[in-house]
Amino acid sequence: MRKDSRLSRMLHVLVHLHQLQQAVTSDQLALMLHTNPVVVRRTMSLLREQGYVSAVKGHGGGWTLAKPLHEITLLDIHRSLSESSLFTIGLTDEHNNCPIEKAVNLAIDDVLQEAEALVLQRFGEVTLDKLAAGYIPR
Amino acid sequence: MRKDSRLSRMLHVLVHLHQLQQAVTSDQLALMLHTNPVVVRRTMSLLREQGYVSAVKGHGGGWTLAKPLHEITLLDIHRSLSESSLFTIGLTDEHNNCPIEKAVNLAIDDVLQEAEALVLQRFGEVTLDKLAAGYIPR
DNA sequence: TTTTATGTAACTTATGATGTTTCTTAATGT
DNA sequence: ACATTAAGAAACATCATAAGTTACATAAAA
Repeated sequence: MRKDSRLSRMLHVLVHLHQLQQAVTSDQLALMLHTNPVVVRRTMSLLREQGYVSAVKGHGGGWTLAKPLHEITLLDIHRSLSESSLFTIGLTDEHNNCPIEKAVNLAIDDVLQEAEALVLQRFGEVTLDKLAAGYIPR
Repeated sequence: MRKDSRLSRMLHVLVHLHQLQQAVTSDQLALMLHTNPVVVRRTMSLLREQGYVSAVKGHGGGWTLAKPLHEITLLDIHRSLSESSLFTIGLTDEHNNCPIEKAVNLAIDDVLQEAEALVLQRFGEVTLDKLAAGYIPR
């Protein structure tokens, strides 16, 4: 399955925006991400809607941070991007009455929910200024 | 992204094979899973290669368990099915020298690896006989 | 008014599980 | 022997979604 690399890309962009301290165009960001400016706008607009970045049109325009990095967590950006599940694993027909199928799905879902809670908690613990300073793994 | 429901489907099948105590054809399993027999063979063959089920051709043939349920864990089946990642989240160009990108990917990967380890550990703790008996969530 | 840059719609591509058709191979029953 | 049953396997279509692309509208500054 194709991976969703938007979180990685957006974090990368946000830290650069902080360091450059000036408006950066979608074309410039696209070069940085090895993609094209429409993909940049499409993804960045989700962060704009949540108030993490601002966009200005016309000469000298582009994207700037709307909040300092220490006020943004990985969880904030993750939530801005995805409504879809974190896992590639899915369950089967939940409208089925087979008790075995229900037990199977319950067991899998139980584990995935615990893992998702862990991911969200860890993402919430990391502010973006920690990435700018050079992230140190646990 | 389309979800991978093979784990859910295969666990369901294995518990039924245990309860039926006789060879079950791919056609019968396909009815049970609301799919078709080719999909069943394709997925079950991965479990056969790992020694969890046996297949017999011809009259009276079909699929049977090759190991008792208490000797099979969710992890065993998960490993038999997937070489691909558990997560829909992916990282960007790892051949890039940008230190910010590296820090971002390290931070995300750190969290995902911890979560994946948790999933694998939990899957390894659950044997399939627990599903047959009616799984009780934590 | 020209240039620059975002905003947006519409369409194509890539990926991998799933679905489907068709044929081959092997084992059993008559 | 021959028909039937069932797995094995190849080839191709479908689906969903991020990503990529093209084209044009809108707004702001030179």
